[in-house]
Amino acid sequence: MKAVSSRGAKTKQRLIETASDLVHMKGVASTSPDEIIEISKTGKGQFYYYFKNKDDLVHQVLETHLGMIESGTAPVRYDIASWDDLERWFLDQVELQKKFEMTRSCPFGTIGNGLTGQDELIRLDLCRIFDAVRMRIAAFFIKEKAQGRLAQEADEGRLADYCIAVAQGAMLMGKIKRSSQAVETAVRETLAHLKRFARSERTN
Amino acid sequence: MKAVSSRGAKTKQRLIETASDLVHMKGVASTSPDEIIEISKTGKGQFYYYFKNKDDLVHQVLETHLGMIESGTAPVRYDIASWDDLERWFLDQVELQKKFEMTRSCPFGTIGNGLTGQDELIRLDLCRIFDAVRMRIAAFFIKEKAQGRLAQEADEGRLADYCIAVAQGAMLMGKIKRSSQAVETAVRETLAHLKRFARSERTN
Amino acid sequence: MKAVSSRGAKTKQRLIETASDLVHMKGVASTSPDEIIEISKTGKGQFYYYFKNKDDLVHQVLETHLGMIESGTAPVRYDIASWDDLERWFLDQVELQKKFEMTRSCPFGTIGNGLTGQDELIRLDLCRIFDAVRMRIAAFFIKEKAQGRLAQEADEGRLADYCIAVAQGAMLMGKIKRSSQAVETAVRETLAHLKRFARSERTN
Amino acid sequence: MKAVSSRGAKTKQRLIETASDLVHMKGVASTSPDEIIEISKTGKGQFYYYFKNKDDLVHQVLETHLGMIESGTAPVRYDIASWDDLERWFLDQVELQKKFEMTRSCPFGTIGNGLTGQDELIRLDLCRIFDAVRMRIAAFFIKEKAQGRLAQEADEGRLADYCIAVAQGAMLMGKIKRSSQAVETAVRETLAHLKRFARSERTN
DNA sequence: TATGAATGAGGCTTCATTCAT
DNA sequence: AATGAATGAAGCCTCATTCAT
Repeated sequence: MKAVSSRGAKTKQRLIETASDLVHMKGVASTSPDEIIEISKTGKGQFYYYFKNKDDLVHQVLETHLGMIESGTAPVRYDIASWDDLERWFLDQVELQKKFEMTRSCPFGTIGNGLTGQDELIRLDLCRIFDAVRMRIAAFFIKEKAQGRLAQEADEGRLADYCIAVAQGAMLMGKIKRSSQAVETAVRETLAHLKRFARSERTN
Repeated sequence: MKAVSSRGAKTKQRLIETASDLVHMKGVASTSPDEIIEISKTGKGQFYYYFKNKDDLVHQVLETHLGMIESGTAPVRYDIASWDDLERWFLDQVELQKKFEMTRSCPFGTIGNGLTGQDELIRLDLCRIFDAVRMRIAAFFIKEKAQGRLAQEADEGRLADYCIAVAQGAMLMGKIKRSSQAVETAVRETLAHLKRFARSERTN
Repeated sequence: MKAVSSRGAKTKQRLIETASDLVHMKGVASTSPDEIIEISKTGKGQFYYYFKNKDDLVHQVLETHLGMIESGTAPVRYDIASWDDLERWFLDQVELQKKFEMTRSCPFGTIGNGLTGQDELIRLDLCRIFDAVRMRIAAFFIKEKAQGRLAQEADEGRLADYCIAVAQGAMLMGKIKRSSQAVETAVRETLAHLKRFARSERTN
Repeated sequence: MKAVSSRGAKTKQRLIETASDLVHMKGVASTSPDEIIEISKTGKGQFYYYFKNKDDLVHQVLETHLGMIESGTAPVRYDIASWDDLERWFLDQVELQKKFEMTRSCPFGTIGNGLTGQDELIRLDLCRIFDAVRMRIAAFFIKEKAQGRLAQEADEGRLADYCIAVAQGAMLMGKIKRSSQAVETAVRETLAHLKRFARSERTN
């Protein structure tokens, strides 16, 4: 029984992984169930056995991503406890992009950009993911401020939003230019800006 | 003579405008020639009379955009001569987004995000557009520095890249969240960062 | 299991048979997938489920023909063991033409004539078919010569080529003239020519 | 006035020549007015100014060919006064094929093979052309017989039909095999057959 | 759970033709 | 005699989904 369900789980996982990759590469609209099925070497019926439809698959892909973010198993490390960690969060994303030779942007940004207004549920999935990320970044700033290492006037939530926006924009530009140069530049400027709020530990 | 060419030009313009709008709304992949044809109330054959194929249409849409940027007739004002103009450049984009009730991102970012690697020409069109924008922003910084109103250590090109990345990322997040809040936040932080490089005019 | 595959096989067979007939009637270029689909009363998607594209269909039609030639189930009998059989081979083709009221030529010649240089694979399929036919005719001459019933100076392969050329040309002219007269004439002349090489059986 | 009409005639001639070439290369069905127009660098309207429709164009192409046959300006020489001329008639056709690297068959056979039953007029044009050829060949045999140089039992018309069929079939096979070998073989056999009817001049 | 056959709408493009100038 | 814009049907193919086993 367990064996049976795990065999099934494997098929489903295979579909999700393949879909995740294709969607990252080409966006939702340009990825067809047929292609996912073919590449993952799955029977056609399996797709609609595990997923209500294409949108449901994307939903589950995003759920999986969210799970990975929360469990710390994502390719980008979202646990930010220091300025170095924050820098690493930026750089992990650039690294990932480089691994794909700058042909892809962020999977979430890519999916988000393809939203057409007919896919409210997907949009909400993305919001949840970006909220999770935002929370992790903001939490770091909150902690820093609590410890007097961040200027009082810094708004932790705003700074987190700012970080995410820069990361998304930088990766998008990286894909368009097929170059990591502007990406790294933007990250550097952003870190410089953020560090202005940093205070050397309690000088009071 | 003029009348003849303007009759045709009108049809072509109608196609380009319709396509531009649909592509901005849904991305290239989700926009079909058939839809463009139907909405623009054009005979089917006209599409392929004016455009070699769908990609060529997108190419011509982008050429049109570039022309508008260069002639100053685009909905976003790209002529930046002051810090206020720079702020206005950011805000024009946010305003445009708001006009579409935060359901769209930047048209160029949207097209760029949908790139699949089979559309190198489109990518290059986008590069040209972003270069044009970058040049206009960088030119402002260069001028400021020349007049001693910008810190010597500021790298004008890098700052321009940074501006563009933030604008793109902010608009993308705006579309995903369907809210202009984080967008405006990111813009504010960015302007704050940039202004740190500003110097009060030399008093000699 | 068998049932499953035979259900699919039936659809595919229906498509191939319909296609084979239409292509024989009008040539490849004038036969559209849509027409094949409609006449065979098949769902649109099935065509491309069974065939990669139109060319692949033609390829499979030809494979089917080759199979029928090799298994002796073709409407023309290709097993030639006597002069009567050779005559019958010619006449079978004329008969087939007459059944279609002289509106069609040979299916292979028809497909061959429509070749445009973009369809090398189809051309090779045709070569294989004509080689198979050639071999069967040549084999007869070889056997005859081995038994001393054919002049030593007769070149069996050349004679086979000559037979095929005449058959093709005769059928083509039959279609153009919509008359079997010239066809039969050409066949008669050809047989007369060939029989000049025949020798009464060795009497030792 | 004369100048005007000859300018027009030039355009029409250009269309006919281009069409003739394309149709020879790819058959009627695969040749579109658009392509003819583009290659001949003619305005679209001109096509339907000079020709009622595509079929009419083909008709006029064939008329032109017939004219050339009758005036002796065709690339194949149809004036046959000797056995050598007859051989040359065969070989001219093979030469023409070779000039196209064995990628084309006879233009008339190609058009004839593409007949679909909706083009009776074209078929009749072809019949007239083949009749003209047949007459020229038959006339030679008649003359030979009249001069006692051809066996009395030879049927001149039948032999002409036989020649045409062989030529057509040989060229078709040449195109399919992309080789002139079988073509030349068939021609040789045919000439050998025909010469059997030849008599050394009046020996009685 | 798994397979692959079936469906029909739609996507991109070319075709043959006509029209306005 | 000439141009090029306009039209709509059709051609080839993919899509997302459902069904039967």
